Amino acid sequence: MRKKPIQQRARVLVSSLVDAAGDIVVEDGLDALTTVRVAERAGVSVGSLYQYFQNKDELIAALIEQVDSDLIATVDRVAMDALAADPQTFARALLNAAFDAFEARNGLAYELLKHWHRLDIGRGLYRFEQRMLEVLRAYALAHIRDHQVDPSPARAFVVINSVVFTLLRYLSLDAPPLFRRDELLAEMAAMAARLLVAGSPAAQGTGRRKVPGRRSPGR
Amino acid sequence: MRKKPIQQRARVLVSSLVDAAGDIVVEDGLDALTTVRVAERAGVSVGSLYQYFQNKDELIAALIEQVDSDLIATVDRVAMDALAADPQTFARALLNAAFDAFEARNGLAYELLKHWHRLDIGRGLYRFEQRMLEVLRAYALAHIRDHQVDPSPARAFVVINSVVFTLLRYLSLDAPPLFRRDELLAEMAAMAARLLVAGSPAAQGTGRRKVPGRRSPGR
Amino acid sequence: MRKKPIQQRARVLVSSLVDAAGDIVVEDGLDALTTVRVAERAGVSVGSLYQYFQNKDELIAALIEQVDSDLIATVDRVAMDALAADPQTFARALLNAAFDAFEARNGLAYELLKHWHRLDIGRGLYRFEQRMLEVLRAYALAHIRDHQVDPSPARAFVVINSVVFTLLRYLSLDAPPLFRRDELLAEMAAMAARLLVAGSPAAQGTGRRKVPGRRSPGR
Amino acid sequence: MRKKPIQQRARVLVSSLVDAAGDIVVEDGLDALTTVRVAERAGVSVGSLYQYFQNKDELIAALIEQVDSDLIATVDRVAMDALAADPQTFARALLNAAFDAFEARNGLAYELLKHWHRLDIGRGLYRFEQRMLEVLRAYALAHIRDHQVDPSPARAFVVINSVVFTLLRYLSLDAPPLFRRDELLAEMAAMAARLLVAGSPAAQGTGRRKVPGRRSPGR
DNA sequence: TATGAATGAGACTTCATTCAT
DNA sequence: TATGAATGAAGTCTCATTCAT
Repeated sequence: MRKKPIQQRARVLVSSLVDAAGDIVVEDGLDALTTVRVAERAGVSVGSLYQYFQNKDELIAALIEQVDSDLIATVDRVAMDALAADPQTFARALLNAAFDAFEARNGLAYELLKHWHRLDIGRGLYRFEQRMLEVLRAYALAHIRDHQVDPSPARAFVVINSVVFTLLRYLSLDAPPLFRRDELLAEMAAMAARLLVAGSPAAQGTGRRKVPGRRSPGR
Repeated sequence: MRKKPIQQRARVLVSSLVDAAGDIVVEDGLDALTTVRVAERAGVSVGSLYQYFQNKDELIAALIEQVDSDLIATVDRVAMDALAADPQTFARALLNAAFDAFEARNGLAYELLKHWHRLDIGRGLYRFEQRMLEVLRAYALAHIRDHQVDPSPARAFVVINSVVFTLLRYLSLDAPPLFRRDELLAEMAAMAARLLVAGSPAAQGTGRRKVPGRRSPGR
Repeated sequence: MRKKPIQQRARVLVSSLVDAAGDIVVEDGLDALTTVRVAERAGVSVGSLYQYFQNKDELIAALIEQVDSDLIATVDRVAMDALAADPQTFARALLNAAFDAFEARNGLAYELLKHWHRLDIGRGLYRFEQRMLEVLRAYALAHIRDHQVDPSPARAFVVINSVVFTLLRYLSLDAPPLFRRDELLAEMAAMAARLLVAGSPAAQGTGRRKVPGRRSPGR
Repeated sequence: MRKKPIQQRARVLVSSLVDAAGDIVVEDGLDALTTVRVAERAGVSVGSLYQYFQNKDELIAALIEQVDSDLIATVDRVAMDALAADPQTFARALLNAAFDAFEARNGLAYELLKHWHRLDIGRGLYRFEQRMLEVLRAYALAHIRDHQVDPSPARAFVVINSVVFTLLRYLSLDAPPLFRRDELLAEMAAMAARLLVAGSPAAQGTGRRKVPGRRSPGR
């Protein structure tokens, strides 16, 4: 950032620019986000935009940051409340919250997350992932006696990304799918809960390997 | 007598255009794909490109189609081989194949799949998903006695998207993560296998495990 | 023309190319006339088109020539029949014929005439005008005793262009005008007849110049 | 205090763009009008052109509008002055003015009017025609006692289009015709005056003149 | 002769960014 | 500091014409 917006007015300005950007993204998608349009909507000139953001990417980064913080805050709040619950309930609560958060502000988070592969957005997603990881760790810590909860990095990665992207993909569906949102959430909660509870992949599985399949060389 | 070689030539040209497009996508990403550049790389003029593709989107569609077919073919082949294996093994085989397929041709499929939300690419992804669904169904059918394998639409959706996008996300990581590819695959295979085997989320979940969890009435 | 189409086949080819061009003009307008499309429609290759026409303009010229000939033939025929009639009737007959001719072949002549300002089309129009002039002369000659018919070049120019373009403009109207085709023709016939019959502009006029207007310095 | 000069500047720029467009049209015709060329000639970049005009058509529309207004203003002024004159004089004055207006600015109006069939230009022509109609009506109203002046829609249509297009056609002539501009104007004025004065075509025509014409029952 | 794939200049339009005021 | 007009590179697509086969 070119300069820290110390002054009140500057902060207000930055905020309204980011808000304007969010509105535009929600209305017409990220591709419709032009600097001039953002400035216009925020009621300032493009020049002013560049006073506070080095370039367009930085503006987007700020928007991501905002959305990300909302997401994280939501997750934090819900996780805190559900920390004592059993894994299934916990997962369910988190999922519900995530779903709602993605749809909040007319789907702003959703619209942005679709573009996670753009570098600056990716970083935002990364922060969210990290937070989720911490939350899972916290849950594990709280339940260390009840279950052998121990989300390995790999497992956490799987759970988090599976959930996030499946949600994303669900929201992107044009035609309504053959199942309700409830069902989807239930499935995902079950999946998440199982992963949280189960031991390492080697030790578990389905237990029944009657079918003599080619062993994949994996660990 | 004359048509043959002409069609032959056309096919070669179309092919080299699509290949050129693929190369560019791999090298500099989908955004760097310009019609002129594709033509140049294919060693022809833009005009020729438009002789075979109505517009840029159609070219991309052709590329998607190609990649998609490869993906599907790979999955088909592997699934056929592993159909008799137990769920865990089956999942593992499929995942390995998918992973490899995503990384094939320098990550072309990966680079394209990142843009799944663009309409034309989305359709490609959709075809792949449908195929995966069929494969899962086929597996279920083959194992109907061994397990209560019955992937509901919701569950299939979850499994497939979880796997695909988690893989995608993994491939997008800048810094190497704290786990190895093997671990990731193992986790995902475990997840997939469990989902294939388990009953409906309501009937199963944490309940089957005799771990005395504190039942909180949920949030 | 590159070479005189002496051979039968060549003549047929040229003809079908010109016909194809006409069809396209009628269907989608002169702007949609591309050489490739003409060749395709005529069932030959572009190369062949260029065997018989040096360039696109020459093809258009040939089309104009064809249409022009039709126009002239029609006018000739009708004029011959009406040569003995009184001016009003004569004019009426000619006008009706012209109107029909413009609309013939789905308005091909109309569509082309709209573009009279393009050099090669202009020339076509010129030929038609010349012919009309001859027809008027012939009429004058046949009626030299009855009326002081003497279409001066200027007058002929006025009559012919007035009629042609007014017809053209009428055909181009989107919304139906406030009058019927009949009325229009009647007005035009009256106008034409009067011009044919009247003396020189100086000698006639309305005869009543009670209003002391500023005299324009004209003539 | 700041808006004024800015708007001023904008107006100047818009004006120079339109002027540049006019110059180009006059020099090389409407087909040579490219956005880049207009911008260059106006001494700005293409981007600036698009700051003031949504697209090329809008620029052309502005040009038409300008030319059209000039045309209308000229006609208005002249008509006002000649309103009291007899029809012949009135027509003559109007025609002279129209002729001059078409030739003004190196024939800009002429060059544009040639393309009347293009939608956006057609609208311009329509406005001019409407104005001419109003002028004729006004003349009729002022002379209602002297003559049975009453231009029916059909007749007005004929007069106006005859005059406009004949003028246009005259201006398009490559080779000098066999008559002088004066003669042409005289003929047209006579024609126009007669149409304004005469009764309905049925009631008049050749019948009023005592020339013993052979009455043929028409074709 | 006939074919038709290939050419490539050139048209329109967009938008992140700058800089004189 | 704020303004917003100006920039201009770059992207997509068209089509008359050529020329190797």
